[in-house]
Amino acid sequence: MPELPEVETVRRGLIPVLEGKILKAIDVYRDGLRYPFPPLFKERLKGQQILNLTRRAKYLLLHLNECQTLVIHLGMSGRLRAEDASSFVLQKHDHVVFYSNESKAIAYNDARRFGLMDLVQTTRLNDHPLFRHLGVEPFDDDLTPEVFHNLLKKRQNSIKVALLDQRMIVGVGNIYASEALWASGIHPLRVSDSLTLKDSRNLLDHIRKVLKRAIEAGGSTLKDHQQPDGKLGYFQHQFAVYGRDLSSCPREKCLGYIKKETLGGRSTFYCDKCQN
DNA sequence: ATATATCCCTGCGCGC
DNA sequence: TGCGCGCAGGGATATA
Repeated sequence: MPELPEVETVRRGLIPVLEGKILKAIDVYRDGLRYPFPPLFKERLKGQQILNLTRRAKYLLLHLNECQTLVIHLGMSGRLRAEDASSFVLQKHDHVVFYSNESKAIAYNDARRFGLMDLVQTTRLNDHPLFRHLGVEPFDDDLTPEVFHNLLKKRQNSIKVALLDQRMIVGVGNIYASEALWASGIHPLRVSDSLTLKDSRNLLDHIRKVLKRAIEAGGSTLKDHQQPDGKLGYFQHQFAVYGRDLSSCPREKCLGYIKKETLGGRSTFYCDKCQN
């Protein structure tokens, strides 16, 4: 499910439900997800106040008092669902349920269990093995076209694969990589270090635009993504290329059609007429 | 160090 | 209706 826009949508949906609230109880239904939950997971969470919710890359961060941060990743199929505790019903693949002091139940549901949760010292977050190698946030002001260009100059792989590499720029996943490349008119097989400064500026611009539009649409719901209140995302209706192979290229006056190819093990969609 | 392959897991849609 | 196959918003790990 979740690339940056989906995680951001979930974060925003959870703010009114969780910010400032106390975790009154936590139910845990298995030992872990991708990794085991940390020792004394429930005990350490219980009674903690959630000060605020932030996001880093595709990780959702719940900052608690006592300088602890609950790290949540949704993997491919993770969802967070907020309901009134009084009417809450446990569903298949609900692995963890948080109960707030304002009678809300927030269920973490993840069929494939590629997600993860960890509890770490906030000050040591950047040293965490999962965070240590993360690249720059796409909306970071420090990420200028020049900086982006320099990052790309160091890479000999295809630009599509480079965009998915979270060590360079974070948050872009398989959908938005294809979409941003199409919007930029850049072929996914272009070698990263062949992009000019102008290409880099263009691509960065479109990455930001696509991510913004997707956030505004509540993310993309293919199967799993839902906002915490159960609403679906709608950006999938605005896809130019993702999942649209064999249909005609939506670019004005382009007579090409969308192709699908596997790059770095992931499906990639593009128009070879208008992407060069 | 860097590029590809494999694995984790469940569910769904497709062809037969 | 059922079965097997391939594929799915991610990413760590092993292999060359």
